[in-house]
Amino acid sequence: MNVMTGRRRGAVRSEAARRAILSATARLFAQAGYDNLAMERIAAEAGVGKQTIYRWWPSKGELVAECLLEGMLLPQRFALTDTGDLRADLVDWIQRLFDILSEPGGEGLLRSLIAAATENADVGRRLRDSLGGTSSIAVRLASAVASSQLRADAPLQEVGEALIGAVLVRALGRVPVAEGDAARLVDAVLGNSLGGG
Amino acid sequence: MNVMTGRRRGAVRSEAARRAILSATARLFAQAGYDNLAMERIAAEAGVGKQTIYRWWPSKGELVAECLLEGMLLPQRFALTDTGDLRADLVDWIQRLFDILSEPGGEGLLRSLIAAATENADVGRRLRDSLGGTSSIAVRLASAVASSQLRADAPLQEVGEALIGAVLVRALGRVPVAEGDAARLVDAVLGNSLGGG
Amino acid sequence: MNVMTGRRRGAVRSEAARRAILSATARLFAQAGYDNLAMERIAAEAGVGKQTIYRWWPSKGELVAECLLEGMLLPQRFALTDTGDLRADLVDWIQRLFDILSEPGGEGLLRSLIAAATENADVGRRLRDSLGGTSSIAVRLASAVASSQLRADAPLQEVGEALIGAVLVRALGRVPVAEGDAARLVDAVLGNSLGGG
Amino acid sequence: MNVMTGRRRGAVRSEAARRAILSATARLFAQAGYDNLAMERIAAEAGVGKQTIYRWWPSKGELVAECLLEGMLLPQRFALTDTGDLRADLVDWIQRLFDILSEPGGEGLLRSLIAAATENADVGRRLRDSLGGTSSIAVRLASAVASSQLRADAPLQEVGEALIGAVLVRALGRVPVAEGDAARLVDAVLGNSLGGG
DNA sequence: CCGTAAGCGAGACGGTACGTCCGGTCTTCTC
DNA sequence: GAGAAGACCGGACGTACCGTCTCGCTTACGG
Repeated sequence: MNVMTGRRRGAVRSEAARRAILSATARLFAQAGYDNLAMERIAAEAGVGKQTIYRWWPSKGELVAECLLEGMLLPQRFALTDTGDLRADLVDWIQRLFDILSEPGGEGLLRSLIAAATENADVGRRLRDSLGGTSSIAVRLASAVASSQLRADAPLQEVGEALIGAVLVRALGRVPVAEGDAARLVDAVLGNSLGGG
Repeated sequence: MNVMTGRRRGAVRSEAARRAILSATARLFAQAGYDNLAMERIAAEAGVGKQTIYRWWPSKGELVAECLLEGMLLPQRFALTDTGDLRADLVDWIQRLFDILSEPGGEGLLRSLIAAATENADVGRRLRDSLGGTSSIAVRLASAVASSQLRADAPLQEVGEALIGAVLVRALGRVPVAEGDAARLVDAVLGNSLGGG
Repeated sequence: MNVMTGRRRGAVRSEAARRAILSATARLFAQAGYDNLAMERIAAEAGVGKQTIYRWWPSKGELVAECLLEGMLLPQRFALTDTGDLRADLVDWIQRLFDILSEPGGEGLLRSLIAAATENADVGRRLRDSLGGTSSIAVRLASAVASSQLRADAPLQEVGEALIGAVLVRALGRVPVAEGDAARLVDAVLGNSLGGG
Repeated sequence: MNVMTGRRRGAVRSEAARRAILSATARLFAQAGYDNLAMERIAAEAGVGKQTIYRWWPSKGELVAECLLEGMLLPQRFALTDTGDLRADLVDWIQRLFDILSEPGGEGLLRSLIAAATENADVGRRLRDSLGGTSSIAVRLASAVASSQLRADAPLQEVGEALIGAVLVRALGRVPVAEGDAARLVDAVLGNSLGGG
């Protein structure tokens, strides 16, 4: 019956161009970082007219955001596992983030993402979600509540933000990561820090 | 006898120019943000030759770092007080940071500082120190340890990083701040989150 | 029986589209001049796909040439009359050309036509013919020969070219037209300039 | 005493850059013609930043005008000689112009100059003056008046414009030049065309 | 108190990238 | 198969800044 067709005319968006642009963006982002990423170079690298980029993405930020969403900028190893032991799972996850900081170029990668996030709200949100899998961390903490490893009224969102935030602060402050830092951070936040008083 | 003088010759650095440059930088930073801050505009605004800037600061980052250090970019209200009640002091401090996010333009200000930090290590370190009063937080936590509000082996650095980091994550993710968030965050990090088991 | 039909198949060329394109071209030409005339704008203004233009005209020049031929660019008042008095007829004709130069926008119009002529041979030829009514001037001069106002061996073509050329030079040189210039030009070319010796 | 110094500050204009730009312009103009002359290519060819061009010339037209003035676009062989025989001198001069039309690429050269003239008033005036040496033709005609080869009240300006104009019309109309055309044109304009009537 | 070495304002310079406009071609769908 | 729509690659536009380099001062030692 084709009700509500909304009929469009003219050629349809080229998927080939879209993929070429995104992968050129990812490639150049990894090489040069967000601030040195030039639209002109992306277009050249992708074999595409600049207009084809501007037609679909309003800014560099949006372009990077989409790359991030497609998992082209970060290794896909940040999912939180659920072994039943909350502390171990969190330490493992934070450790993987710290590992990136220690890799050559990894610190720059993370800082570049932060730079992108300052310009683009989507990247900002996605940085929060994508590193922790948004869901991923929320789900894991909820599961911990269920198994009463966490109190029912524990501020799940704040715990997640504090953990990720600590990683960002490390990246921005160029603080080298030492053995055991991940564990110390998780302990700090999960909080057996209070004394007996 | 002035041995070892090695005296320079020629005119001495102009303090007037230095102050004009820094205040032009601060003014334009507040107006336009870090990314839209142009050396050329700073020079024009300050009534100064570009060379005079480059003679004393190697880059935009250093210039902003010095502004930050001189307290020209952020309101100077981040010192941690010590009322004897650690939790109250921390909540008060975090609340003041959150207040900035809520002010009009305040979120942009903080994001601009983060952007500067991604480019310049000094800004990165100073952001960490300046928000937390550098030592300020470490001193306060140490005092808490002394009064045994905190365990002796509490990971002081990690607690500080987590708190500041959470604020940054909020700024990047454009998360609006709600009543009670500061308290929830502090509780999360000070960590009475663990359940009874 | 329609022998020799050779009938094409499919839709026939749309006369509506053709007219819309030509009149959009004429309208935009008058507004913006030849150099600022954009195929894309013509198509939009005419409510026509770009391909429809390119299917029938190989270039902007041809398009303008056809407009010129259809009399859509210039007022149709350049025919040479034949009152029996050659000098009077020529002065009248040149005066009408000079009048265009004096009208607001008229100088730009003529210069735009010249610009088109530099790019497109058809326009060049047509400009020569259209201003001089092609044949119009040749016919008039021939008539003058017949009535022995002109010698039999007078170089008719050269006289025509010199008259039209003088108008073009005026347009290109932005020389304001003064009272009596038309007469002086005709006299110069018809040539009672030689002295007594 | 140095009255009226008018003190300028900052580095002085680079003569090297100026010459590089002009000669690149002339080179590319000859190769590609006015319409295909790209500021970007001029800058590249001259080894100069685009801004350095735009700083001193507001448009392509002005740039070409200055080249023309410096004699970099046209062979410098258009001066009118004065052998005492006006007709012979004019025929010789027109013939040299026609020769350009006959050379390979010469027609394009002249048409390119006309195209430049439609965009830029200076070029227009200079085309009128430079081909005839403005002065050059006026001087020659005045000299003819003195030797009473021309009447005292002969319309000198109109004669000059008609001659040059005829050349332009030939260029625009792509009319091939034939033997004897120059003489015929000069005769037409000097005008022993009037019959006995 | 003169010479020389800086500092300073101004601003020209070679470059890179920006975001826009348009050229001419190709693709999709409708009439 | 013509036509409206519009995406595509590419090239040029004119502008904004970058960081470096003269200029013609002015300032402040040091011989």
